[in-house]
Amino acid sequence: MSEGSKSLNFIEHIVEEDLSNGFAKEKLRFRFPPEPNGYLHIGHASSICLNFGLGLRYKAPVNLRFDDTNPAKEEQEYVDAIKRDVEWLGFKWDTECFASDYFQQLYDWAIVLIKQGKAYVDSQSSAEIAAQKGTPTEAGKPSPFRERSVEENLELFQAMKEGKFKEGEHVLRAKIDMASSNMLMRDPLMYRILHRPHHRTNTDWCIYPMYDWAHGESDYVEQVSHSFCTLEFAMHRELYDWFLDQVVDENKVRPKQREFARRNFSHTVVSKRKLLQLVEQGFVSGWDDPRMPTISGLRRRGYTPESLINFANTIGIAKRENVVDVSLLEFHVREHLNKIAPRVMAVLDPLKVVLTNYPEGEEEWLEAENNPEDEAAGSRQLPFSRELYIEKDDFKEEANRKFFRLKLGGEVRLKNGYIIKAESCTKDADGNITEVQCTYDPKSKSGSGTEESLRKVKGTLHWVSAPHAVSAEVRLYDRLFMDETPDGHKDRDFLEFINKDSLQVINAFVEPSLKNAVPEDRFQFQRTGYFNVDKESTSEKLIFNRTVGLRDSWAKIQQKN
RNA sequence: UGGCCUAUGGUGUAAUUGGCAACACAGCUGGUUUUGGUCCAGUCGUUCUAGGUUCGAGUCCUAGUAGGCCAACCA
Repeated sequence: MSEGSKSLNFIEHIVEEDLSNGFAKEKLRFRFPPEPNGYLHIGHASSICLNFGLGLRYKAPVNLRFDDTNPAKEEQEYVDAIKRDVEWLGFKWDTECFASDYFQQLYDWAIVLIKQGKAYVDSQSSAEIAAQKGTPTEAGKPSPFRERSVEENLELFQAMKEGKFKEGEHVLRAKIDMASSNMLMRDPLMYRILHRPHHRTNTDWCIYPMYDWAHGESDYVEQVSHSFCTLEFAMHRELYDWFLDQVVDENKVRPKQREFARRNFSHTVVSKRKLLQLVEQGFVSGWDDPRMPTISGLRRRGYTPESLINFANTIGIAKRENVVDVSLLEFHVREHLNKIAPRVMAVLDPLKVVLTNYPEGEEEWLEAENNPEDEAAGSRQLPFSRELYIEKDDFKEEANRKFFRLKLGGEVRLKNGYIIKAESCTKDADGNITEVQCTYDPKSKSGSGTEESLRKVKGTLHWVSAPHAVSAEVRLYDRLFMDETPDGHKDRDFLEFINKDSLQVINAFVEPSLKNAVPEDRFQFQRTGYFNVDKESTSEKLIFNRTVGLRDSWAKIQQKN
């Protein structure tokens, strides 16, 4: 999170303006207000970085507030997952809050509104209320219960709270303006009856406040100075302010709501409803499936908190429609992983190589640098022997000059090892190459300093010594959706665009140093990509997830032909 | 057909608030390299349109156009 000379986004401009208009810096307070009805996704990461970033920038507290006013959808599991994700990103909240902490305060204020004639109990069905709401171009009609006496309202509301009615029998409504051009101001609901246990208040309440009534007042109770939410709440601002007007004390901070555009990402969906659908219908293994755009999915995939934060800061925040290209996210993981991931060798699609002039039964240990980008990472020993594995793609019987890899009669360098020359190959009955016979140049050992070792050979291949190789499961992921905007088609369901081949499980050979890798360890498999150890991995059965491939200019060259 | 919001390269954001349109990604071209990775250099724009104000407009004004949002006892 850099401060200072960096240009400001429009949200920061708003805060700066308030400050220069005399708002006390010490009174700045922000909040991140998730509803615990699902897991946090990459879009939330943006909002988290915005709010907590503001906290860091101005050294102001940031609350983590759970907007838990709907017991029908919310669960403790989600509260725990959200906390874990925010912590993993590295942010520290000032206070853990729950809208449900304010149920009593909200109830007391509702009584005040009733007494002032600004709220009333409506005893119609939701369908009747909806019918009276009017349309954007015509005014609504007042409810027949709109003019109930204060006494009757008080009595009914009390009875609602005491559980004397069934769900849907009555609601509490604010009395505002049935003719407002803003539909939300046409006597919005403040409370509904819900006979459901709440994850925190259990059965203490059977009436629950609606979002609009709870949110602004919660901000006010917590003395949040700036309440940032997404654009679809822009119309709610008038109501947010109206509710605040009813309770605000001039000596206290009056929260200010402002809206920004939510981030959309190419080739995925970020709607909790749709993500839940992917989980429930089994398109993925769970909320933390590495293909999910959830924070927990990205974590399991091998993304780092730093890369997510850098990504969020790079895409910034604004008010216009947007679709952020996933390649930008991939750039940021690569950028970070390039610095921190130890390089190792793993062969994903093995082809056997026999060094015919290397003594049978002999082995030697070669020194290998752990990370050319980080000297402090040190080096390790790698076993070398007569039989090796290389990638199938790295050998061709014949190829043109652009192919820098191994071909019959051609030479390549084995990374950290020797220069070898392909002499012949054997094939099975179907013509598939099953083995390549090579000779090696014993004087060409990497790092030996000999004239032969200094020879320039165009290609360098990664490899694994066959007798020392450790087998491992490798999970290769591709985008979950084939379409750039799967939920951007009015007449087609986003599930139609699911990529059936988004997960490919293969068996690979990895170098023996990987035997001790534990879940969440990250590596660069040289020349192939970044991988991390899956949570299901054990010492008996290693499992790696591909976080992201390396940039592959060879693939581009091939595509052109 | 009412109200609110938005419009800057292929993508996402900037522009000292009226003063040479910038940064990153992606793409393309080269160079370096014991990872076809990294790194380095170069390249890619009529600021939605039309008028207006001004010495000067991405920024201000007017009119249009396009897109998004708003009528859940969801948040």
